[in-house]
Amino acid sequence: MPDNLFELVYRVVRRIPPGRVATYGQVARILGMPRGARTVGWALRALPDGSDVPWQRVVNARGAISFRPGGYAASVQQALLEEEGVVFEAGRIDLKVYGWAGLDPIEERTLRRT
DNA sequence: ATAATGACTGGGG
DNA sequence: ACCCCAGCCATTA
Repeated sequence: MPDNLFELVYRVVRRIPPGRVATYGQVARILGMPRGARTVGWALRALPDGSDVPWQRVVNARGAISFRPGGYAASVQQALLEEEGVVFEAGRIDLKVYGWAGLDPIEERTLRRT
């Protein structure tokens, strides 16, 4: 298990497949921190440019992007997701359709190793 | 050690 | 369904 929280968050986010999205809270729960949604946000914010972590696949519980609406960052995230086939309607993603199912038990075990 | 700051959430109105 | 808000919690100042 990595010693720091950020690396743990990145490991989970790297498993979200293209074209699917997970919520901050969902990632937090997978890590055993049911109230740590905001902390997941902190970890992603700390990512350097050019990282291999698909940060764009993490959105808030309402299926919306959590950057200032209309801002540059928000438009970049939406564009990246749309390139993967994710559809936005009224500024939101239908999590029933694009939501990530999460790690299966086998993958979960792999995650905790190392 | 105290206080402020968010890429957040769930529930009440 | 939408808006508001108290609670949350690692990191910073």
